[in-house]
Amino acid sequence: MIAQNPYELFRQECQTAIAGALKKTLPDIEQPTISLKKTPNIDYGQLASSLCFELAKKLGVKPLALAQNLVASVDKSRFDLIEKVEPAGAGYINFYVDFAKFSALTLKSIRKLDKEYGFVKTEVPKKVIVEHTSVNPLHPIHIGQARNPMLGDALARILQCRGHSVSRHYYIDDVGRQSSVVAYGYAKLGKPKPTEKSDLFVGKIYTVTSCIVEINRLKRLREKACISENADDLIKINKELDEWVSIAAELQEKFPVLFMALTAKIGEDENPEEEINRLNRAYEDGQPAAKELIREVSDLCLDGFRATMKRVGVTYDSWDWESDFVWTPQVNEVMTKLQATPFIFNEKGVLQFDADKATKTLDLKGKLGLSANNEVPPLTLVRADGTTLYTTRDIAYTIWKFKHAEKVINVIGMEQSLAQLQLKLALYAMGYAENADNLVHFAYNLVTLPGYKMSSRRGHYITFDEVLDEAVNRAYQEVCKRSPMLSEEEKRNIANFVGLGAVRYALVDVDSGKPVVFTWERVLNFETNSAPYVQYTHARACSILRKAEREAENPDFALLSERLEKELILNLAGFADMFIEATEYLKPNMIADYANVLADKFNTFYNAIPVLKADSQGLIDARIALTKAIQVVMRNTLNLVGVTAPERM
RNA sequence: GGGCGAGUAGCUCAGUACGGAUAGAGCAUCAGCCUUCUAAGCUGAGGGUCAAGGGUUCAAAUCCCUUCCCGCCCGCCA
Repeated sequence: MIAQNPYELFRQECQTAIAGALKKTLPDIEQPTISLKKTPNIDYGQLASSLCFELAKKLGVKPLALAQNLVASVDKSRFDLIEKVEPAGAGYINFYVDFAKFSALTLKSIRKLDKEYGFVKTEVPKKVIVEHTSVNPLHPIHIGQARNPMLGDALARILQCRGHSVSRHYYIDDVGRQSSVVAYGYAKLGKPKPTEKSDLFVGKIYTVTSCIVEINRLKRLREKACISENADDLIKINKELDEWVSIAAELQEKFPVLFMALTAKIGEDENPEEEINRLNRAYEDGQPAAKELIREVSDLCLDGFRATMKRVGVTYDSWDWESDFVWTPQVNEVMTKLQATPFIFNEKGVLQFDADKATKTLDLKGKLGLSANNEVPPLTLVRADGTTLYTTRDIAYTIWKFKHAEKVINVIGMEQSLAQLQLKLALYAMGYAENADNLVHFAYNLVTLPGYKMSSRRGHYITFDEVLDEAVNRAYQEVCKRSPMLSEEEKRNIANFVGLGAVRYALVDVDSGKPVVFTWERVLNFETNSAPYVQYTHARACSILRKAEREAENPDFALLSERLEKELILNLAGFADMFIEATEYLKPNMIADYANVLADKFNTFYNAIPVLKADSQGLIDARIALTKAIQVVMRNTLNLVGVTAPERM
């Protein structure tokens, strides 16, 4: 017999056993739902029910007495995996698994299913779009943004293993002033060829251009304020100007040549800000010259992103340009449809979506879990000049996504929770209730640096590439220290997957709702509870299997009687439970936790119990089979979060 | 002011959706283990009023209410 989820088989037997016992001893009562939980401790058996506590109260008897009665009427012989059933504590019913059979079932299943073990397929496979990363193509991806692709990619991987058809989408936000700013600077420089990694190159142009233009704008404002003798405005403007001037000084020192060149070129324009606005409008209008220019800069930046993401094993199936939704009638269609609803109002000539009215009219508060006094603020849809806003365009994009998928998961920071809620409400308002139901905002908390405020505008950021480089460097130091005998090539190779793995793991390891404070010590941790720790453990298991020089030919699984061995079997058998839960509740951090626990248990086992020098051939083979199973499951787990499982390190 | 998210050991975090048996790890500190399958490892010690208070329950870190504290959002930005 082979099972994707051995624990589930045992659970079903226990459930049937209790149901039967209830029917026999208490034929008159309605069958309660029987929940079985994993026990806190192997001594309490492997599954336990606390149903006697609830039932005893209704029946007016003692829980323990009830448990004893139920246990007495279980006919064990009808079940395969149940070794014994016992009443325990104040009224628990504890089920003990027959380890000889359960170990055989679990280890044979893992051996047989190998790369597929534990990936229980969903009964309702769907087409799913996971939109993630979607960093604006203005500057390199920085560490504050890098948690997004790590989470998004892990989600895509687990959903795919669950049997969904997953498509990874990158939404390119190329509509908006910022893109015009960088394109303006790029054009002023005469569209130079990048002399370094292209996103880094674009990022410098963006920061410097934006700074020069901003100073120019503020100076004009100041003139106006002087003329109108508005003292309050003047103070404010001067303060802002001071700040930008200090940024300019920094940038001038960091990139003197670029700064000089851009200052000179931009100086030729009477009003750079107006030039940028003109470019922006031209782009939204789809004028060929503007299209060519902005797409060119954006593509340069995206090339850099692709290279960065490839390093960590993240790829995308679709690159969706926001501008495409503006150039085609899609955004206009959204506006037409929304205007036909009773939720649009006009304030000072600007169209707004009354999100709160929509929730009330369509009775959505309960459904969406909004508290009664949660008044959802209105959403402005278009500017006075008729151009659209980000969320309006996002509505069109979302509708498009649902033409290609039944479920859409947006991996977007929690600071955009309100906008994502308004977007969802707009879908309901437009009659796309089913789509709205299947739209998920996967919100995650920010990555921050202690004592360092990252700012794209100031050019203050640590790029993801820098973090990866540093991770690989530190890993290399570590490899040299620990394994000086290896060849240079091997050292480099190991350093690479260790460093990259450490970063990926560190960014998915923490619950997505909690903030991650970025420190090198945290991200480049090579000890317990890190990718390197799990990788090392995997390599250790591989090493045993190599030295064994044989398959587990005649294993006697009944001999796996050590407590640690049983715990390991239980962990392996419960892999599918964990996987299903992580996927259904979108909790990729559970995967990392599981890997760490399994590695922990194996290392304890490794130190305490010999595999190849065990007492009998039957036991040796059983332990080889156990080691093999651990290696397979650990590898499957690491792959779920995109971390390499090495055979040596 | 309103909304959302968080508060668990000195530090970083599991556990909370679905209430169950003595609240778990790692880091740091201290004491040990490499002629034995990879020491990126293992063993042991100390460290907790689960933010505070109240409530529901046979049972609360977990559910409900109140308060405190921190972060984010409430733009004709994205």
